[in-house]
Amino acid sequence: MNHKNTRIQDVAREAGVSTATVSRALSNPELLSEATREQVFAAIRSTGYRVNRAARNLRTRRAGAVLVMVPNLGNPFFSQILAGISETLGDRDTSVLIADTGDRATLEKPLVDYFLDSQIDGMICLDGGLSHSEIQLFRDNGVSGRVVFACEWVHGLDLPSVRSDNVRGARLAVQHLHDLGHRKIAHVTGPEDNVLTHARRTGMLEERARLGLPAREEWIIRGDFSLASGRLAAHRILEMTDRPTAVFCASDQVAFGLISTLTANGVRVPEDMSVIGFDDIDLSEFYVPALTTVRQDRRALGARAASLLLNCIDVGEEGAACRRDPVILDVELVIRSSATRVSGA
Amino acid sequence: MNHKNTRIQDVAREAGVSTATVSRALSNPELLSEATREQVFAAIRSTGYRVNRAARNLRTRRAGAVLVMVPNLGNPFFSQILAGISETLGDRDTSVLIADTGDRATLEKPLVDYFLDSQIDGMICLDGGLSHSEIQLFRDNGVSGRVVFACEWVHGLDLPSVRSDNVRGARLAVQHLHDLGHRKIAHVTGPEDNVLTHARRTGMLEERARLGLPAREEWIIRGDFSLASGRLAAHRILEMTDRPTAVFCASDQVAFGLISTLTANGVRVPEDMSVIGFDDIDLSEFYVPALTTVRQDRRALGARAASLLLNCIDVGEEGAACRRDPVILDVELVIRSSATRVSGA
DNA sequence: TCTTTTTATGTAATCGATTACATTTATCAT
DNA sequence: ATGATAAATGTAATCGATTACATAAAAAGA
Repeated sequence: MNHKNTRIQDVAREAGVSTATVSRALSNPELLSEATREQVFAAIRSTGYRVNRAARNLRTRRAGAVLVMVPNLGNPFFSQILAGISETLGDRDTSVLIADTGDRATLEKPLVDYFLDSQIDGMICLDGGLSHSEIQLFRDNGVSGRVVFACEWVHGLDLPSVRSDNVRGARLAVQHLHDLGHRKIAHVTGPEDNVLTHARRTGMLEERARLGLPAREEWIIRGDFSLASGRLAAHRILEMTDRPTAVFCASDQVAFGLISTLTANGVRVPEDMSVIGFDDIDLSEFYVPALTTVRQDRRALGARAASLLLNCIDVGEEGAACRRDPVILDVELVIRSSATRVSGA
Repeated sequence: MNHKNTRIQDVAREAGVSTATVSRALSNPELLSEATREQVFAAIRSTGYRVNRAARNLRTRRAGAVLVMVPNLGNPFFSQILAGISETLGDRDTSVLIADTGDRATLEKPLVDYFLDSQIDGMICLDGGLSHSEIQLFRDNGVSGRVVFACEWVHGLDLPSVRSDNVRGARLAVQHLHDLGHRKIAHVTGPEDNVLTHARRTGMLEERARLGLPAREEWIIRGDFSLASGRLAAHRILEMTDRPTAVFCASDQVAFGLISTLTANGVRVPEDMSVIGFDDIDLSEFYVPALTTVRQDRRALGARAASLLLNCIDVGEEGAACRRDPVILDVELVIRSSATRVSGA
């Protein structure tokens, strides 16, 4: 039995109704009488009919897919977010395309082309680093009403977004270090143009100020969320004459890079230096030492973003109805072993 | 300028040719005379025309997408493979759908439905754990000619695949440990029904035998590639009366779980116990200690799988032309710090 | 009983590109 | 010059589902 070529026509004939009726049975079953509805479903079953997506999409002017822009698929941070997204979108049988923005090879053509090529109905962007010209392109082509941001966002851009409470996360981290007796606290930031960098640094600086802790210019070390930047930060710290006793890192990956390099250079974590990360990726629990970090509810982040997007798509071009104020999810400090009571104090 | 509704008709009118000619300019430019071709392209540019994917797909009976089945997106091991895949498929403008097979929520409906719903042209499966009934479904529906496996494969299943030389990888690991003076070598396997588990264990056992090393039943510890199974393995080892001096793990994640737990229990790596992983994910270089491991060329793995699949799709249902013997890529031992010369020997 | 309204179903145009086949034009051998 | 062949382009059917509009049947109202 190969049902490859059953069309809606065949079902209609089998059920003794018109194609319109079959179509309605699928999309608006409540319009049909009990009897015909049953007949149609029986015919669908007996013929093994499946709707042809391309035909439906052509007629309805939908793509049945959304694109998710991920800054770096290799960062396990994103997987759970994607899971949340697929779960929500799967219910509405919309498929999920994934593009890695870090991987320039896959990103030759402007993003807006995906829309123009009617390949996608909308986009979830996990990358706040879109260029201004890119955003202007969205505007010009009237597709900005079908874009939502998750995790990251673009400063000053009035589009729907879902994010964690990054400022509070940073405050929790600093507070915790303070509670452990640390006074000289450093921070490894994300890349300078990133909104998360800004939020986390702000939270860190504010809390440090609030607690009346000392501030040194060199204790704020520029990074970029990567393992490698953690390593660089470690070298910077090793060279300092007035070393901090604790470091709050803008991501878990940075923390790993940092700890790994500190350890290799004889600075033990947490005995000689406490470290806190941000994200709580799966591995953090299994690092040596287990990483104290700020947890984001990644699955929820993805799910919310997806339903927000579906909303925007449904309300259509008008878009005004689409909520624009950011949804902010709470974070949680997960205490493990990489930060401990300050030694020799 | 909103080009939303330019159809091929509009271009044709603008260029003073028929729609057929425009279509040919896109798909078979060499059929047209230099002059008309230029005219058409000019018209395309001036109207901002973009082909409507749904219409093309409907007519050509293609989906323009392939599905990649990933056992666990959270495992950073897969990201580079995906990069390789997208790069290759992007050139043929085919989009990439990703399904996480570990995430049952997204996988309610049988895989074969993706084909039957004409949502995909083919599938790259990174998960060798497909059920027999699933595979039979592929057969029954004539879609098995458009499935290729990468990394993993299904034992006894005659479908194209790309994989690393797992047996050799395991041998290299054991050899290296032997070279470092280790004699009592343990192995943490993957899940029992997995083909990689089998290949790596086989390589390990064969090499251990070849080198005339002692074998104890309990030194082969069952795992499942996960961080958690590494932790379990560590507990098993800690309880042993006759402890191995080195452990070869079936994945880097297992190695991390193992090292983390050993360390937490006072067994230092590599001083008291050497550990080798498999995969060489990004993090391995930054673990503490930096992980000695077997590297797979993940990007190449993905790229080869993708081009193999395109091949299968192009030759069509006949499929016989499609190469069925596995492509096997070489692996490489990356020596870092987690395995060292045996102590007290 | 005869309108009027409601509910259920059918008819046929439509979405936009591709391509088999037909036709025209150019090239070439004789 | 002429018929044969090749190259370039056009005509129109087609892919398969959706839906505006039309119609028929049933229910409600007078």
